[in-house]
Amino acid sequence: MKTKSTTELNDTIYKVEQICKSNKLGLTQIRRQVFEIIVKNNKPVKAYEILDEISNINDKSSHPPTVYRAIDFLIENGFVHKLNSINSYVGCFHPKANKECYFLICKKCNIYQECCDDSLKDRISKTAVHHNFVISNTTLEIEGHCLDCNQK
Amino acid sequence: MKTKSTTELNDTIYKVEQICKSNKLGLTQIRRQVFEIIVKNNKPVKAYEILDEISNINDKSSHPPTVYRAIDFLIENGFVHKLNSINSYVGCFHPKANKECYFLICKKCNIYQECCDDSLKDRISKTAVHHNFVISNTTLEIEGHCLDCNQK
DNA sequence: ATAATATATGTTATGTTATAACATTGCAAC
DNA sequence: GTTGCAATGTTATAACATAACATATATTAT
Ligand SMILES: [Zn+2]
Ligand SMILES: [Zn+2]
Ligand SMILES: [Zn+2]
Ligand SMILES: [Zn+2]
Repeated sequence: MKTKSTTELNDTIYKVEQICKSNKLGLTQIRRQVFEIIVKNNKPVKAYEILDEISNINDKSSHPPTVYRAIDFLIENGFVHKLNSINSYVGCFHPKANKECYFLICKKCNIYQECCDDSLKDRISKTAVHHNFVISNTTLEIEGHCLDCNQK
Repeated sequence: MKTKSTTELNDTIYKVEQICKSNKLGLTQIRRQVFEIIVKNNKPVKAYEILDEISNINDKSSHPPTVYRAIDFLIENGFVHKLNSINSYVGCFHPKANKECYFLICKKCNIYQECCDDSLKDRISKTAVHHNFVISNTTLEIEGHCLDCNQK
């Protein structure tokens, strides 16, 4: 799993800014700060880690609701995902691409990757249909070891 | 999604007893109690709900570690699964069948169902291989509405 | 049987993750 | 300028989970 370049990270932030502008979504200072922290970390980040970073940046201690509200906004708009298996948050690298996002998470180096194959989505859809089930959201988190970590 | 019959629930408990016997796994009183609570609820159960029930059954208040240890034992041996998306625990209805278990969870009636299609497993494997990723465990939790709830 | 060992449980305290509830601020519309 | 609304600040607490150490119970070796 290759880690993302600074350019890719900045592009993602830029893309989200544009989406917010054209959709009149209030990307306020805190929301933007939280998003940048998540994206630039480039690994799954914990809410209280974000809280610490926010407190540092703004040179005064913030409180949990501040961070969780920003996260909620970012998730609602598809800019950030929560990884339920590790209670952490990651940036989406194709926001508004209208995909469900699935994840590979390396337990060793903590790098993650979105893996939103259509074939996977289709297979999940078929399973749901087969069970007469209407999907509202899907959590697919594949934990294991990436190539690099597996070779060591 | 049909809810399971008493017979099915009892069969599951019996099966686990047999597995424990033949594998010399200590299905102690508390572990058995916790397993029965999870299975007989027949819905995703929260750790602190289990704690309450255990306290009632044994007529004295128990503590979180008691329940979490029992849950750990049951998960390690494949008798119980954790649903990460809702911090809840469910019984496995094909213990030791050597499958990864995937789940459909109805947000309305809270019924769940295992849906461990091989085709789904294959599709996930292929995705992992494609990314040079070695899977250690997979979380697949599909939330939405079951047939009954969708028709209402 | 007794001691040594390992396994399981009890108990207290605390760590981690997340939300409720209500007050305050900033800004736009009327 | 006051009404309305969205966002943030603040305090407190709820919900979920584990660390650390003491005690009890079961196995096993002598
Ligand atoms: Zn995404
Ligand atoms: Zn790795
Ligand atoms: Zn199962
Ligand atoms: Zn339902």
